[in-house]
Amino acid sequence: MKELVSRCPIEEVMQVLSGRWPTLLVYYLQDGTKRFSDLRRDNPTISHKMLTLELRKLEDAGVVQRTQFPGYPLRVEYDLTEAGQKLVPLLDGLGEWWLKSDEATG
Amino acid sequence: MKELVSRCPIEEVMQVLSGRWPTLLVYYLQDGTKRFSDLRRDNPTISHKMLTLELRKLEDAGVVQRTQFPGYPLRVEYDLTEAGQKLVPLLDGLGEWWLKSDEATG
DNA sequence: TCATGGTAACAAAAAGGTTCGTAATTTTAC
DNA sequence: GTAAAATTACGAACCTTTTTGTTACCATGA
Repeated sequence: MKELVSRCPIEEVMQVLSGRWPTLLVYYLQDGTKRFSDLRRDNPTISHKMLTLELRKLEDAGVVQRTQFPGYPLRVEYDLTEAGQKLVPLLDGLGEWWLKSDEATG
Repeated sequence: MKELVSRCPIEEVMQVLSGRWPTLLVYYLQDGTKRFSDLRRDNPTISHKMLTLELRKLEDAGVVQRTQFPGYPLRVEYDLTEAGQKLVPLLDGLGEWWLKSDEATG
């Protein structure tokens, strides 16, 4: 992880949300509880390494909740935390902004 | 630039805003017109190559306006476009979300 | 000869992918 | 009835690709 160059909270958020996967994962987790294999099906091109890495990052950031159940085969469930759910409309806002600015500039 | 894996506008925005620099540049351009060297002073650790690359990306995305004046030494000015200015409160929203979720999780 | 804003070529660093291995229980095969 | 294989989520090692940094260079007018 790169070091921060400002004391700006926006830079900190972007450290978590930057990249192809974090917002997609949040997006798919909107639908409710998902297991690791569900998320891989949702994102067929993500490698399991990236998926674990990104899920850990989101967990550390308090966006995603990980619940592991005892027994085998392993069963692990992922959900958005409350904070994660509050993030969704903000991301939607960005999406709308993009669509509008796109139709404005062509 | 990586290919998109979904048809989601959020993924498209993130392709533009991902990384350390785009939001910082937008942030500094809030203050008004800046020249290339101003932005380097604002972000002392960015290399000039990255600065040109990121500015081009933001220009292509319709966030930043580049104005080149005739004569030497070259004089080039950068401003936020209208769309760029509308982006600012959205980024602020993310920053506030981060601060709140951070104090909630510790 | 310095200043400004930029490009091109190469080097270093970071991100990402692939493969293999692991756990404990259930399923299937012989 | 015993052995082999599948299951699920993940870590470690290794290798490739992408991103970023470094250096050198260009233009020209004061």
